Amino acid sequence: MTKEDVIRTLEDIAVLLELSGENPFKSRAYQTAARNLEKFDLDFSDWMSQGKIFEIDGIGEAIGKKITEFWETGQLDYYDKLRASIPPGHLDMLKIGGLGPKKIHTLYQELGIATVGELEYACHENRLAALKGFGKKTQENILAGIERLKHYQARRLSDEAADEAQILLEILQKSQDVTQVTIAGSLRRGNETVKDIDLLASSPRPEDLARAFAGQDRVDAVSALGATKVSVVLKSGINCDLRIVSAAEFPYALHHFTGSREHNTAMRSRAKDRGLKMNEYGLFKGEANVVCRTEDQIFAALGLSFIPPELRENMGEIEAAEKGDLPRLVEEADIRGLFHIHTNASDGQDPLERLILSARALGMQYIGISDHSRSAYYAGGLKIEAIEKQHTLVDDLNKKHAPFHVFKGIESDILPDGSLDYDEETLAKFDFVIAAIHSQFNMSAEEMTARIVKALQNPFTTMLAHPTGRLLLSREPYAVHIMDVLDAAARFGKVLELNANPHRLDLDWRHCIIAKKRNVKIAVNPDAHQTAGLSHFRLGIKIARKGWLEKDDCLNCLSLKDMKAYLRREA
DNA sequence: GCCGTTTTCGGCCCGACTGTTTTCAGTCG
Repeated sequence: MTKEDVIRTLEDIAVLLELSGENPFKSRAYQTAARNLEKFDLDFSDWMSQGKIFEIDGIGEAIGKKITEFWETGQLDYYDKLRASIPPGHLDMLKIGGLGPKKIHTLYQELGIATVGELEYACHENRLAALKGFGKKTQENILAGIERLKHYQARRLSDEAADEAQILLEILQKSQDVTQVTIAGSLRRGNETVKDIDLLASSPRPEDLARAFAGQDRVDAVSALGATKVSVVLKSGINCDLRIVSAAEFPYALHHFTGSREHNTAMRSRAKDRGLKMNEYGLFKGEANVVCRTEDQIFAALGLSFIPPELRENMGEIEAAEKGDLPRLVEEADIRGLFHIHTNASDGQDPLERLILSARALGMQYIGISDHSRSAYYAGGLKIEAIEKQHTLVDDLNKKHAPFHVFKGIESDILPDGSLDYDEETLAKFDFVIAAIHSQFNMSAEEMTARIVKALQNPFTTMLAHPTGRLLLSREPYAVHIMDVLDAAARFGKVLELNANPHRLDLDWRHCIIAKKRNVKIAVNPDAHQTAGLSHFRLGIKIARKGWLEKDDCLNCLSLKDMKAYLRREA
């Protein structure tokens, strides 16, 4: 039982409550409790054993008791009964656009519909059109929604959506009807995956712009078309919203449509506390608008310093902005070198020298190469002779390309027993060692945690690769007590990787926040397998910023001179 | 279901769009 198990259960309950037709604020209370637990970074089991669960914000008597029962017995009667009372298919039905808890409830009451399949059948039988509050159009939309669900169920990786968003942005920038346009929403906040693309434009002719946007080539279907909002499905399958406001409204709308919803809710509460009302069109004192020309001025009007978009998740950024305690977030330009790079000696595509030239072109002072270790047969892991050969090559190229420097490293498998993949004599030849889990994912959380902690304790380990092993949208993280891993990294002075591959983005930014509080250094690593992969570090920087990291928190912001000293200290 | 020096009850963020309605409920972000 971990804190994450509790959070998941609370979130489940919140969704089930929505479906059950309960008071919506009850559902929100569970969501709030889950969110506050997410933010909670002290030893959770400690607090549970001391009965201090009720001291956490948003957790009152009812939820506190439920958490205690769940924690102590691994079961929660209320949850089980609630789950049993809701057809499991209703959870899937919630994913159909235009269908929410109320309509699902009605469909169940009136037609006994419990699954998406039954719903689809009922639509074809024309049975929805006759229901009160429904109609022919609703039925058609639900059918279309089911089709979309089948085709485009998955969220998108942010880099994929970002490419598409950039194209749309450039198209809009050329339009005569556009004065200002920008990317908003979760893309602007730098989230790891996104549900849709949010664009915001100001225009003197909103109707013309809306129609033109809905009619362009890249659009597959239009799901809403008004004077301030156009929703479309792009041919790439990504949903996209364009919001259109006046030039004066633009800063307020930019803040509003950047979100997150949780951040906005907290901001509006704050405005309300100060006798103001906040929406996408302005900040109002009574009828009068408090004029703001930039987002900066909106924050200032609420007594806050500017909050970078990446931090807007209601994870403490508003409190920090009030006290002037916001971090100075790391920037791309702060990065001096890149670790975790594969060459063609194992499963990379490019020879070392080409990687050196590319890294130099990116403005780097050094790279750290790390091919796979010998146990990774599938990836051409290096035998001991291959390591010697590679080190000779590195020495030669370091002379040729000085002062640019290549550090000799290895991505060593962490074997099931927690040991590294070579003997000490071999490990001692590297400047750094990245320890990584690549096998035996199915251990219990306790075993996996012990395995990783042992690897971190190893004096030859410099950093831990992709700490949870997740693949976004396709593979769940392996079971591991991440807090214990963070504690071990802190205790042994080891670095955690923020793997910047768009499919990984692991360490998760939520855990970066906690790592920072533990003084654990993070390496933003591209995990590049070809020269093009080097630039993935930029995506990693967005996630690092989302995780509140500053220049000093990121290992690879060290200059070459400092990095040499750091790695000598390690050895 | 949570919360509180305005409150222990009555709030809980706010507005656009759609489709169903003759003034509004549901959904979404």
